[in-house]
Amino acid sequence: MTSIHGMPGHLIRRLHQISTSIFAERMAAEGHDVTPVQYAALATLAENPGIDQATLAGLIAYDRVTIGGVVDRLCAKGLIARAVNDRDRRSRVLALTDAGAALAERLGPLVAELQGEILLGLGEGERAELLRLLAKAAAAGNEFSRAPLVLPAGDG
Amino acid sequence: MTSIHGMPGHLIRRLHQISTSIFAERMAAEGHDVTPVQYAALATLAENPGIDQATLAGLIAYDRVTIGGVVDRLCAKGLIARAVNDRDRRSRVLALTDAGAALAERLGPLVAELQGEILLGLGEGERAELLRLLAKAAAAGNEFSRAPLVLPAGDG
DNA sequence: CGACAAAGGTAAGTATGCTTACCAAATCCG
DNA sequence: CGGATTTGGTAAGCATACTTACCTTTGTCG
Repeated sequence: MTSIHGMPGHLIRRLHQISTSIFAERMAAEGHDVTPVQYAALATLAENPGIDQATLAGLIAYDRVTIGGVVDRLCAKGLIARAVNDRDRRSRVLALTDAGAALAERLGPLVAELQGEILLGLGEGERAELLRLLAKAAAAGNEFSRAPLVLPAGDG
Repeated sequence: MTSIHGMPGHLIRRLHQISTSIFAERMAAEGHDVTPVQYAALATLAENPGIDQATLAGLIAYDRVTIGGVVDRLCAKGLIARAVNDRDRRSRVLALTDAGAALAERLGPLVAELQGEILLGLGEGERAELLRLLAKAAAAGNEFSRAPLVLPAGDG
């Protein structure tokens, strides 16, 4: 295991690279200009309208700063609206615009379908087992991440 | 599977995030300022001195442009040397400096050890199975990546 | 009430990781 | 030999994905 190519970190990075490549290619093929994190934000806002940026960051496991930039770009595209929270003037309440909601709905099936292409090399059972192990490892390592997944109280 | 949290792409990204966080933290704890791709480049050059940037990119599965920036920074740190290839004046021959070789040797055991922390949540058998599945999926998806792994002729 | 700590957001900076576009050099092939 | 193509590298630009630092607002507690 001296070589890089057998190390978990390297293999995970490569699969991540393949995953994002497939995502980008399929999106472009369908004429959409949406990145993985942008879709994650749209889908999360569709299910949780009215949350603020910090909550969104926790729900999709990104840090606050990164999500700020993502939200900037989604606002610029007219897909989400950002407004100061009246009850806590520090925070910004987010919600999908009509265009954002329509796009999220159209992208849903496409994203779900494209997920299958990421693991094309595996058999049905292998795919399920990999998903189980990924979920277990990600859950166990969550606290080691600089941007851990944070579910709202009473949601876990 | 409507939710993002069960999708392969999302789980892979999260594990990648955990992996890089652990790498950065351990490196910082030991007083080193080296990123994962920088270590990959150092280790690859230790085993393949004299290759050019495109070959290095292929060996660690990055695109040419990204590796150009990584090489820039490693040169600036005095860890690798870059020289025009006399037999092909387009290419730049890379090699570790003494400092680079010493650092690569010191980092080797540290990186190997830190890999184990990425999958702490899994049992011994699960870890091996995950590695097998990751390698299989990465190999199968290699051609879908924008920066596929490319081994030198006669090396594969 | 008032100092203090905690939390939401942004600013500036760095490193990946890609895109397209371009230049220079090597190779291919008629 | 000579034009066309390919290849190695860089330039400019964009989007993550983080760091530290800072400002504002909120909550806490004496």
